[in-house]
Amino acid sequence: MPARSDAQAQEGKRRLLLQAAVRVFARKGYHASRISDIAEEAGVAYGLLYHYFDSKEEVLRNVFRETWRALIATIKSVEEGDDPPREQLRKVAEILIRSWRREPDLVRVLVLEVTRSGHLAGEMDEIVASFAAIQEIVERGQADGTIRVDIDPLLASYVFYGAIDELLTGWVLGRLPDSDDDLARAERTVVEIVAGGLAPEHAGATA
Amino acid sequence: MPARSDAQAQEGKRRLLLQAAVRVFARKGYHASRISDIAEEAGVAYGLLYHYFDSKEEVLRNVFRETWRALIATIKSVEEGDDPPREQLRKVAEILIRSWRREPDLVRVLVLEVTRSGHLAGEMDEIVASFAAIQEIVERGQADGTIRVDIDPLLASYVFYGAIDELLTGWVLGRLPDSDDDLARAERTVVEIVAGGLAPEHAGATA
Amino acid sequence: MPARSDAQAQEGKRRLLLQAAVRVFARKGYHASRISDIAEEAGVAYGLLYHYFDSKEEVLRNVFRETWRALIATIKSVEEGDDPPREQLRKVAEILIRSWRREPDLVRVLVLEVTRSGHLAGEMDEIVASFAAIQEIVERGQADGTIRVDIDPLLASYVFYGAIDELLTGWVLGRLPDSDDDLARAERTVVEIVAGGLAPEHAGATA
Amino acid sequence: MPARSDAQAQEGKRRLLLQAAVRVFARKGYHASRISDIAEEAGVAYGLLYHYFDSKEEVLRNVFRETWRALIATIKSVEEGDDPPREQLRKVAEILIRSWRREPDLVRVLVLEVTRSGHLAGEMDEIVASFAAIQEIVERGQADGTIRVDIDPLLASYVFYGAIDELLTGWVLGRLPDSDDDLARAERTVVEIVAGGLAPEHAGATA
DNA sequence: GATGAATGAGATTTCATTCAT
DNA sequence: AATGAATGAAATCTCATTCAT
Repeated sequence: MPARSDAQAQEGKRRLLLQAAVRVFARKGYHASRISDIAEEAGVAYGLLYHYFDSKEEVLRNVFRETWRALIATIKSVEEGDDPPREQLRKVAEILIRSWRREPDLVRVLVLEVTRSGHLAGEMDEIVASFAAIQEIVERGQADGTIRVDIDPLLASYVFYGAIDELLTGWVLGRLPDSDDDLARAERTVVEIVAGGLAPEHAGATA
Repeated sequence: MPARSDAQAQEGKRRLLLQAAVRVFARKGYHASRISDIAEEAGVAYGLLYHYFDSKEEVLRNVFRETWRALIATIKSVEEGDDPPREQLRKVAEILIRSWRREPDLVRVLVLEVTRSGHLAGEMDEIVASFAAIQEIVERGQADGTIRVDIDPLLASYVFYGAIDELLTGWVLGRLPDSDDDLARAERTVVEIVAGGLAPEHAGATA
Repeated sequence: MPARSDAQAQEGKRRLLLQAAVRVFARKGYHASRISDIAEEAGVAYGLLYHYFDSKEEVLRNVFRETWRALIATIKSVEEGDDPPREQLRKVAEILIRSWRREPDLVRVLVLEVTRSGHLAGEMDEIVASFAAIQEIVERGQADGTIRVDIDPLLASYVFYGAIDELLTGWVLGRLPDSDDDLARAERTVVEIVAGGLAPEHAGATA
Repeated sequence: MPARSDAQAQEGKRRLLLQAAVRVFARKGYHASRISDIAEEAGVAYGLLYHYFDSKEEVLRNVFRETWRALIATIKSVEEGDDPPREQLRKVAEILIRSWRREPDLVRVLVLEVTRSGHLAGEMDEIVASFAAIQEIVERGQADGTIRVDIDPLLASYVFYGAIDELLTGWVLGRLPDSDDDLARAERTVVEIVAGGLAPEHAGATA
């Protein structure tokens, strides 16, 4: 009876439940998901869920916290790297889009239930932070002359993030094809369009 | 007592309920809204709702049908007009953004409950149609040389619509300032970026 | 379809539920009683209970309010009458003891669930009021010389009420015989003892 | 590690749990108290409780048995002593009222959860026995002429015990002041009234 | 002895929907 | 058309109890 396995098994159950919750939320949506669905998916009695989480909402909150934060951290590290802004934007797009490939259920939940819905009102800060990173990339680009200065960086971050979010939603809802090629092309496209539109040579209209 | 007024009164109650539903859905979300909330908001007994609609979902469906379609029609008419593609995109952005100004509750419901959630799965066609209009604008631009041809028009429509959708969500959730100026600037920004990025002169890096 | 019967039928259902609740609480105790037991006893669906009461506790609260208050009012009217104190005490004992004969279930609930338990913490005032009436009878007796003045009227009211309450409990729990004769004898006994002990002629030992 | 200390430690845990249970039951009432509350109060894991007791009810039963019996024994010894009846009643009142001073939590549980509620239906005999002792004091008084013979001794015991019980309840529920003086006065009062009312000189009314 | 993860019966409560009036 | 009493499926959550370690 190795001590390590005990702690691990315990933590394992928590993880197990969280992962089961992601799958169930992805499949049926948060509201339509019952606690018993999650427990059944995890193969445990539903009472156990209440050992680890206080409520259904707490489950969603934990899914969000323990995954979104990792995502934000990754994006943040890109923003703090030395790449030129356009390459940074590309990497951010890559991270978000690849996360769909790796963990489609998770992305589905994050996109449909957390980011957009009001279910996790208190968690807004975290979400805002992800825009902030993009915003800073834009600001840096404006500082070094690679991004036109007549664009509000905050709005630019919304445009960029919204474009990717819509693509994710398209895949999530099965409206867009999602082969590896499709993902790669989408990544290129969104960067081409947004980074292109942000490029300075090209101060089309007003401000 | 003219017969017309009867029919009108009848239709009036229906409208009344639909408008009340929009306000309630906007305030609490579709799932958290109770039939009785809607009836109370409309000032009628809740049983009456079942004279006009078969179910709660049917209420949402009707909200969607009777508003979204009008929006799609407007967008469609832009697409069928003679403006150059960039101007068409601007008009589409203007329509969507101004709709938020005019009927924020309605937009909130459409954005948060209909477009993103699976509540109205059957209505997908309508939603897809709104992308189709943008897609066709892009295709026409590619045909007449004002839009670069190395971009998939479908993906482009997602990028454009997603950008606007994200802005709408920002306003809906109170994350973005929404004065008239803010809206105007946002409209310009999204068009600048997306239309700019779609312009052919700067076929950036990849392909 | 007489309008009166409508309102009556409605109010009737409320009463029906309240009476059913009294029977069920009396039979199984408040905690062990399920909402469905009450509904079943009343012959209605349990959901209906929630049309009339917000919660199980609210049912108990209403049972209490609508019956205890009547009791207090009766006691109060005795206290405000012209009888000499001893006769007033006898009448109070009579009222409380006869209520057991008339509505044993109700008394059981009031004695076991409301008066002693903390279930209806907020309703304490009402209970205190019933002591106040007895206390005032004692004070009046002290003023007119029929009750010894070296007794704290508040404590006296506890002794008197406690004696009766214990008898009620004895009947409620089936520990005491409760024929008409038993009740009459108990009434005489409690008045003899307490009123006797309160009489001035025999200022026993202490002070 | 002496064997004795082991057994003692074991017994100590049992006591610890019982005492914790008394505090918790007193604070929240039997029904609202959770096994985990008791364990937490005792500072042990809740599973341990099941080493010592078969169930939650068994805990209450043991609290009752191991304390109430001591109380009864004390009362019984008073009854078997040589004091005159009135002094015996005084001593009984003293024992019961002082127990409140010494162990208010315990008295609260005994008064509210055991004596009145049906939780420990099987333990009724014990409770009845406590009345029996008082009853016998009264009967002895009737035999030696110090207590009037037209009073049913059983009913008299209810009156006496009920008076004290009500006072205890008053203190338990915080409705009565409970300084040392208050307790002493209450003790005198209940004895004055009941013993006074039981005294023979004074064959007030009927029979 | 001690722990606390795991179980699941069971209770309350909500609310969409039906339907008699 | 209009009302709201009545229904009951369904969902969340609690917590006593078991049991492997």
